[in-house]
Amino acid sequence: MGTLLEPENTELPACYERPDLPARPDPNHADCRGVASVLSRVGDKWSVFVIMMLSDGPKRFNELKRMINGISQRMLTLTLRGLERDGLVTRTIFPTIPPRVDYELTDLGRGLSRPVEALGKWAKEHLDQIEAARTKFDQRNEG
Amino acid sequence: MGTLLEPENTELPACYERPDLPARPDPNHADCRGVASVLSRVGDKWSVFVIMMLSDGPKRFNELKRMINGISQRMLTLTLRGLERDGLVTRTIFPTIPPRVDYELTDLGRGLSRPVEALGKWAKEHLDQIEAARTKFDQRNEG
DNA sequence: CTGCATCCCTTTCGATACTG
DNA sequence: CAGTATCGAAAGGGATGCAG
Repeated sequence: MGTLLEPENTELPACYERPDLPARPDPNHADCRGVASVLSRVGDKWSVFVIMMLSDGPKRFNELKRMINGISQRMLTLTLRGLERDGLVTRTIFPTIPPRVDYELTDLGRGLSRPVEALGKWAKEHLDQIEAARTKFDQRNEG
Repeated sequence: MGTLLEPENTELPACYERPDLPARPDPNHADCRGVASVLSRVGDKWSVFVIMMLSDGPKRFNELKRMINGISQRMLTLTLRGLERDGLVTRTIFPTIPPRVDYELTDLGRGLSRPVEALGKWAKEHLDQIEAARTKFDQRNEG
């Protein structure tokens, strides 16, 4: 049906899901299978922002669009569908005119928002160091 | 020079970095500038895996490659360069024959690894729920 | 207002072959 | 072993127009 909502490969690179592979005996090898599945969603920038935006309560479609400066309608739709599919967000339609649709984190989504916010916090606190490192690196490798 | 190591746009979508925009007065609006910059790195699956792999000590190039099943040589190189650029990883060359290169987390990188591991932990613990939600969603929307 | 479909350009990434 | 260079396929993502 909708090509928009079914990009054939919402999934991971083939290598990620390999139930045929045994969990690596190497203790240094973090078990990618599974972790990867969730990280691929968190790995999506827009998803992370939406989760952060929703962490303090339900929001409407255009409300989210305005809050996440720069996201296109298309990407917001795709992102929300992905989150809904993963059970992280609920979609509630109010059959009013004009229509109104609220998005809200599920319990699962709220749980995820905690480590995500921790990440965001770390990001804010260390942004300066990272930007300094980038500048330095770029200078040395090109001057 | 190297097209491999300098993909013109390692950066964020234009919308992300807008120092010209004031921090949104809307209290619901998380400050994207800055957070985005780090999340775009964490948002990269491979980066996350490399960080996790390195969290228990230095590793060699091919060692990492084997541990992260499925990553191509090219992507591992790009990922490591990106992490090095951000000051999260150090690269140490041993001028032996054959050559040996060790990658190790910096203090900054080790700091980041904590929230990243928290995310990984959450992922493992809730993978079942997410997969269940996906199955359910797919059934309802196509059955 | 919310959202789907299409066009189309850009970026990403894997495969492959080659070097110090 | 640890890269680098190049190429082609695929995915990402914006703009626009239409619909309930």
